[in-house]
Amino acid sequence: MPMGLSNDELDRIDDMVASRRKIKRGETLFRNGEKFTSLFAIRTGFFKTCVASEDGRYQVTGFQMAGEIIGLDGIVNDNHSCDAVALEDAEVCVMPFDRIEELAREVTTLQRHVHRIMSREIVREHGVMLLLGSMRAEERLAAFLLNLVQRLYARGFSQSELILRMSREEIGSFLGMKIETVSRTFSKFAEDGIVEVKQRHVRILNTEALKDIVNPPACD
Amino acid sequence: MPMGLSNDELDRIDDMVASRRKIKRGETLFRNGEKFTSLFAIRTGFFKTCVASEDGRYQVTGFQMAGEIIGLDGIVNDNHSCDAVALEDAEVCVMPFDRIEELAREVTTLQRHVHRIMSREIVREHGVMLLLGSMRAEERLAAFLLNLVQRLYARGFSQSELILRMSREEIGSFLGMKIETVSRTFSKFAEDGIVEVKQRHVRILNTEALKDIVNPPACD
DNA sequence: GTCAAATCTTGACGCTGGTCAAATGCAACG
DNA sequence: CGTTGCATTTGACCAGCGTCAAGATTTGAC
Repeated sequence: MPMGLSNDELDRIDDMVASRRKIKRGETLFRNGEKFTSLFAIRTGFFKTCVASEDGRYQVTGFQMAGEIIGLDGIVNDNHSCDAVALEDAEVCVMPFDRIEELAREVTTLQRHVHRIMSREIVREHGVMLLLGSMRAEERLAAFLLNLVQRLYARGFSQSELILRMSREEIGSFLGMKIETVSRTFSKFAEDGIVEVKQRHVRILNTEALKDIVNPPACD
Repeated sequence: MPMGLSNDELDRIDDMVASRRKIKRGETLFRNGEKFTSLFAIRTGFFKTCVASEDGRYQVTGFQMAGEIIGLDGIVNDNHSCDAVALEDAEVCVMPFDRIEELAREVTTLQRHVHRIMSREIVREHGVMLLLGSMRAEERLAAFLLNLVQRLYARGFSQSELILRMSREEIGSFLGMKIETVSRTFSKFAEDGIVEVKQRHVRILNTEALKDIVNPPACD
């Protein structure tokens, strides 16, 4: 949460959080087409968001963890345009968007905060586009692992060990590759001694090697 | 621009547009790393935005035309994280962001408008992720052409004819394919009688066929 | 515990699209 | 009008990854 707020302002932001909501693993927080009313701040748990097209195409657009905000897609048309599914039991703060807007008109730092959050999401998606548009399978998976572990580290978890909350299928969808390729690439990393993989448990043995896969060291 | 404003409000929004700026073809409006101060509303002309990674990877993240807003990427860190390059001589309105925020605190419809614009960009990028993550070359190019022509149509241009303002290289970067594949795919569409292509001049002969390529008709 | 259903891994094979190379077309300029 | 340089097209070849199929492993129900 943003800093530099008076107590009064903090109280009002507390009020904004109308309620909390628990979501069980596998359940959806919101769905494509549903009326948009609120943003959600993840308190605990892990989500995926995904879009689908009429003809059954399907794309995971992101994985979100504690402290991140979901629901921004709904603002433009007052309807959600993607699904948010809990990948483990989760709890979110429900923040009615009209209350946010109301408060943001009075509390400058909140206004600024909302703009930053939306901009951050735009920039994050630029990064995903770079990944999907220009990387090969190994590079994508390496970038994915580094990104996940870095975000977990920022939350106090290990820098080298993580439990994947998503299936190979979901990783594949996010990274634009088939499940078999995901699995093979994990196996290759394991063979090369870069990671240890036991199902959804991953231990990174050589972070530098992963970085070198994403950003091949200059060879000049 | 948003409707439902009083004259007074309209005047103040006019004031917000501090200035105009002309950009010649090939010049950049802003660059990765530059200080962020303003959003830009395109009055005339055509832009691309692109991100790059340290190791020289490069990805066009979008093409923008009259009426669209660019610069949203800069809000989160007060620095732009992508380049915006004019693909033809262009003119933009420079809208200092602190003025926008100031006004948005007083004019609810403007606040709403800003949120919508950012959300729309997020949703657009979801669509690009779907394209990059789940479509094959023909499908990508078909989707790209349909998207372009639809946006041009909304601006009063032809539904079936367009001039590409970007090179094959730039199309390829945006769609995550190599220039040769872009060229070959255009040639294939032409062979199949779906489009006529003469350099950057494209005439769409069979819109339905393009749509069927993107969304294969159900076969049950 | 056993069994069934998912999920994941691994192998064999083929297609899509990338790579390399050459040819063609187009524009700017002397 | 020819030359130079760049963008685009086309062809030949091949690699990366998708597809299909079989097995292995894990999960959940009973």
